[in-house]
Amino acid sequence: MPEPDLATPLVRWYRAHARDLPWRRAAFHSRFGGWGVLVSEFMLQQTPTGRVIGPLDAWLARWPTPAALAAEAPAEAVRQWANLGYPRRALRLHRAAGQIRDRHAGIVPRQVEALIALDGIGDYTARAVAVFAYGDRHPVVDTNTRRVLVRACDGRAHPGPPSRRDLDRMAAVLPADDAEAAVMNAATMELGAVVCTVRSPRCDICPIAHACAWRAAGYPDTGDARRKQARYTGSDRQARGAVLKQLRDAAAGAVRQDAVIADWPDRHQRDRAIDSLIADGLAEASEGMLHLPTGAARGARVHVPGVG
DNA sequence: TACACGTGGGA
DNA sequence: TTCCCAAGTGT
Repeated sequence: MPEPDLATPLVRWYRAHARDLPWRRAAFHSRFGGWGVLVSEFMLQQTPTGRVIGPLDAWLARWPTPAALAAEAPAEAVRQWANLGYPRRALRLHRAAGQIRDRHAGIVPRQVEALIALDGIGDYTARAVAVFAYGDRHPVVDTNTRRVLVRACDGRAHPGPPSRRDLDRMAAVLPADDAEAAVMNAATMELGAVVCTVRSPRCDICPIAHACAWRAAGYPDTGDARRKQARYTGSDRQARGAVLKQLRDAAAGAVRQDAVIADWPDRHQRDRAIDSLIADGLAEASEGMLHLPTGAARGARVHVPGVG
C-alpha cells in the first residue's frame, strides 16, 4: 500500500506558518551564501534556535567569508563562540574554514561528499548545506524529521537510533521538483520542532494529523523516550566549561596555570578537565600559562600540575 | 553501538 | 529544586 502524500499538506503548511528565521531570508542567502548556511547549521547542532540568532549575526558580521575566519587564530573562534555550548564546534568550524580555503578556493562546496569530508560536518549538516544553500535535491534528516516520520508512518512515539533507512525513507516522500523537495525537508523539520514535539505534540494544528499512524493507534508509548542524559552538575563537562569560560573571559585568553579554576572542589577532576581540553585542542599550555589555542601547537600533550 | 561533549530555559 | 531537552559529530 502506498504511503499517504505527506508532502502536499506539509509544504502548504510550511508556506503559511514557517517561523521567520534569519537563515530563511533571501537577503541572508544573497549576502552570505553557503557560508551563512554552514555557520548557522554548525550553531544549530544541539543548540536551540532562539539562542543561535544573535551569535550567528555577530559571527557573520565579523567573518563574512570562510577565508576571513581561517585567517584568524582558533582562539578567536573559540572566544567568539561564547556560551553557545559544545565549543569544539567552534574549533571544527575554524578548521572547516581553512579546508574550504585550501581545497575549494574559499567557496563552500556543493557536493555532499565534499561537505562531509570537512571537519565537523556529518550526514545531516552536509545535506542541509547542499539543500538549503544550493537548492539540490537530497533527503535532509535530523531528529525532528525522524520523529515526524516514525509517528506518521510507523505509529510509534519515538524513533530508534539513526540509520541509513532514515535517509531512504525521507527520499521516498520527497517531491520530484528540487525546490519543492527543499521546502519539504524544511517543513518536516519545522513540524517536528514546533508541532510534533517530543512531549505535548500539538496534533490539533497538525497538517498531517489525518494521515498519522501514531494518532490513529491512540498515541502508544507516549511516555518513555530515550536514554537519560548524564547529570551535568559535578561532571567533567561542567569542569571543562568552567575552565574555558575563565579563558574566554581573561585578557589575551590566558590564565596562570595554577590559577585555573583554583577553587574547583575536585582537584583530580580539575586536572582532568585541563588535560582533556588540551588534548582536544581547545586549550594550550606554555610558560606557566594556560591559554586559548593559537594554532601553533601540534598535538603535544602537556601535563598541567594542580594547585599547590 | 554507545558514549562524551555545554549551556540555559522551561516544566 | 531537579530534570529534561535542543537543526549532531567523532570516536
